[in-house]
Amino acid sequence: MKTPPATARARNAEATRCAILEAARDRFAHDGYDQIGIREIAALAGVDSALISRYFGSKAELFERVLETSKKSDLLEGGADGLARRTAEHLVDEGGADKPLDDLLLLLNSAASPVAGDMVRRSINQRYNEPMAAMIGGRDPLLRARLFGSVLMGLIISTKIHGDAFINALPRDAMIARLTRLIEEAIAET
Amino acid sequence: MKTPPATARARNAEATRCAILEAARDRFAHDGYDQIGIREIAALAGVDSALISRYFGSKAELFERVLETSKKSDLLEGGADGLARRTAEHLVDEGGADKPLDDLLLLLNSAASPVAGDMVRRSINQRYNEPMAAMIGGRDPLLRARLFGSVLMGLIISTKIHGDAFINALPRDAMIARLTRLIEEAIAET
DNA sequence: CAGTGATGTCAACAGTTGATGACAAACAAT
DNA sequence: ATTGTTTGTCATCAACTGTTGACATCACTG
Repeated sequence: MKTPPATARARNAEATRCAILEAARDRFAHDGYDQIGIREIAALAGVDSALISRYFGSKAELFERVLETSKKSDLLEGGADGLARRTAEHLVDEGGADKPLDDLLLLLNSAASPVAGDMVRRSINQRYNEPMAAMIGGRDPLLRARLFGSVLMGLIISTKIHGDAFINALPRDAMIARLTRLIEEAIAET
Repeated sequence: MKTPPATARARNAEATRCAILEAARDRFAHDGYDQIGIREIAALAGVDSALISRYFGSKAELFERVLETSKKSDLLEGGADGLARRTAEHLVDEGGADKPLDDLLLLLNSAASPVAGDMVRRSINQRYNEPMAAMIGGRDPLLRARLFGSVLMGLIISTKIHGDAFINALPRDAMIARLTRLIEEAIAET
């Protein structure tokens, strides 16, 4: 047999591959595709930068792998019923800190890049809008899913711009109520 | 007298300064601060790239000048009454093309930049949110202005992502009506 | 016309980026 | 132990970035 039962590979290529992938996900999400270099990703992963090209081919392919292996968004779980309220709570609670919805920041921060932009747009459609449309159903589901995404992206950007001054402008409950109404209007069927 | 009445300067420094400024505004707005080089700006302006550093000091200072000299947004004119509808019409009509609200794209496309980001955030507050808050008045005007800005930014990003598939998903009037309601909810006082 | 300052041109700099190939070290198989 | 393959390290490349200084050229003053 080539690999008896479960012996780790030579010097564990799979582990370094994974370390690179995790480091890349973190840096890409926080700083954006163009703003981060493969040397910084390699440093965070504790490996040599040449291994990135070796294991993933190129920086762009690494980014594509990060997109492919990103976990499904929490917002897509739990059905369409409390969606607006759940989203508002998520924004107020996790948005106050500096990591509001990491999986969405990964897309937003790299959307302006000329090389990563197309991948980001495809991912937004395939991994967010289309599943969201299937979840909410009703009339014009794709448009309403995209309106939902629009409002969500706008709110995330605002929390990034204004920080606590935005999310704490009202008491928690009042803020959640307000955002809930806004998001409900985005996905309303009428 | 140094300059008698209206004789053009030697080889017209003011004209080239202006040409650089206009070319920079165009490129920065369409591609973002980090994605464009001073050589491309200079080429579009028809001047040598060294003149940019000479006349504006640095690329960052040039960007700051572009922000300072950008004209006031159309949305800030006309009072708070039809604001939501005017914004919706603007989005549907000018957003279908590939230049949706150039002055806002100038900010959005450079927001992720580590060097231009701070300038962008300051400009968004001083040139959009604060005047908008003064215009709409009522309770929590700054928060409502920021919510308005959030929705607007999100919608602009969506038009950039989905193009006509987004803005033409409904007939013009139905789309305008829908967006109007969404924007009204963002600036609603209740 | 000579001279002086403003204006434009060119080449080069130092730094960074993504990517590559040559080499070294560790493991597996015979 | 000797091969052969995998894994990691290092130096370096070519391209690009923003910036600078030396030089050329023009326009106007005296």
